[in-house]
Amino acid sequence: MSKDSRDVPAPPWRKPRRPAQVKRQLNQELIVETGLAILDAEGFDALSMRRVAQELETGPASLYAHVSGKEELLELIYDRVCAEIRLPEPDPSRWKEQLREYALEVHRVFGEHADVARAALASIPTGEHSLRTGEFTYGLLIEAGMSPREASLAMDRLTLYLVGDAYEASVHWARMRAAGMRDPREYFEAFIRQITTYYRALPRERFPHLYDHVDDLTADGGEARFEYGLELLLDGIEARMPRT
Amino acid sequence: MSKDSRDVPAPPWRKPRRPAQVKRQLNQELIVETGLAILDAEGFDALSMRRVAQELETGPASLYAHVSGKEELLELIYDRVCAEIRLPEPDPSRWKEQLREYALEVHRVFGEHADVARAALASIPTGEHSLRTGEFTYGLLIEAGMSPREASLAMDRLTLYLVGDAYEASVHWARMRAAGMRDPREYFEAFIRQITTYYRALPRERFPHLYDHVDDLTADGGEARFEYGLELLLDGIEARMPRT
DNA sequence: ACCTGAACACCGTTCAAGT
DNA sequence: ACCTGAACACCGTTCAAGT
Repeated sequence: MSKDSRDVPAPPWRKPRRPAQVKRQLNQELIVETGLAILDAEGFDALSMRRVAQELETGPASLYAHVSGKEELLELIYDRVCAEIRLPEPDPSRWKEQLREYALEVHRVFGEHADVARAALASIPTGEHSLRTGEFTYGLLIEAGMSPREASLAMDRLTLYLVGDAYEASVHWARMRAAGMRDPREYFEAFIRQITTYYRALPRERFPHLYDHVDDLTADGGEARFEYGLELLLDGIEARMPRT
Repeated sequence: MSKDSRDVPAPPWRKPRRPAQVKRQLNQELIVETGLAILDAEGFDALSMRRVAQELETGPASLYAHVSGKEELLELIYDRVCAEIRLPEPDPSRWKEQLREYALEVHRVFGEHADVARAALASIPTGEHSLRTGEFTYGLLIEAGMSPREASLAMDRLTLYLVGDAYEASVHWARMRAAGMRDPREYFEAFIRQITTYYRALPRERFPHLYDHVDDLTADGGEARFEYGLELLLDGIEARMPRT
């Protein structure tokens, strides 16, 4: 056989190629990154093993050398997203502000990867980056004076809230996509119109409060709802924090 | 043709049959009931249009005369479960106790239909019975003195909490089923052992609090977690209730 | 060790055809 | 109006075979 073509320099007019590997070199990180890209661009329902394989120009069976199955892929994607969560230097004397900042930061990151919450609730995450966020919140609560036992409960409920809210938001994103819309404001307005029409058609004698206050029911959007619930939780935790 | 065999009485030794209808008469209620039965017995992942059709001894296409698709079926099943939620006569002077009772009642009903929360979060329920629960909580908050605008937020977050918690529980049920276990206690113990082993294997210098308090992290089960979060929310709402 | 094609046992939904 | 069989375009995972 003649020498490998990689040994001769490419002529300068030839378009640069990726390193000459006929078959794509797969690895776990590449698979996770591809999965996340599909999740972000087309949503949870579009993410399938076959779709990931297609994107990597291979068959679905090839993925199973690097990932045990779809469930593990979802966990890995979730953890990959958790890596984007920025954490401040813990300062227990400011635990409440820091917990609020943390929650808003998680909210922001989950907002940029709308459907990742569905991956989170579909499994029980134990990856390195989600542990990092756990250590942060748990340490903050304990150093602020809460007992480890109670801090476990508080952390657990706060996490559930963050994921649950993000999940709900992702359902709306999916519906928007399904309706062929692109602008969230447009979708949101259409949604409010629908709800309003529906509630106004209700028998007033059976649902007086809902009927009378449709406008209040739809007045606040996702952001305000998120922040209201967050403050409910933070206040509740504060009331339970020793010697504040 | 001879007279239909239904006109001659069956001999007493023949096993009784269902009324002789060669083809099953389908209707929406029957489909919903069948779907719920599958959901309860085998979980969310087992619930498919084809499976429901099979149970009713027909083809999947037959369902589409009574139900627009899987999404509507899930909504109908969710609403059917909401019908089981018992509501007390509203007494705004006892709003906090009644809201707590309500939350525990929802928790109980969702516990009996473990996977229904997944049907709820997968759509936006607007059925008659879920409206009934909405009217109850909303009316209670308003009559207790909260502004309609803020009551909307409080109701929304409480509902999210109830559904989110139930969803999380259903993930554990699914994992238990997948592991071939039947006894929740057995599963719970195995799960705790797993978590404990995993956390103990962590580098202590990076995750000191998680490492040191594994036992506290796993000390409380689903019920205690649910109630702790519920009290956090109720206390937060109470703090915002005018002239308590 | 890693990758592959083919196969298995499933999905939700549509549609033309029947009654 | 309701029901049906067949088809379409998908799933996740396994397995024997290749390199």
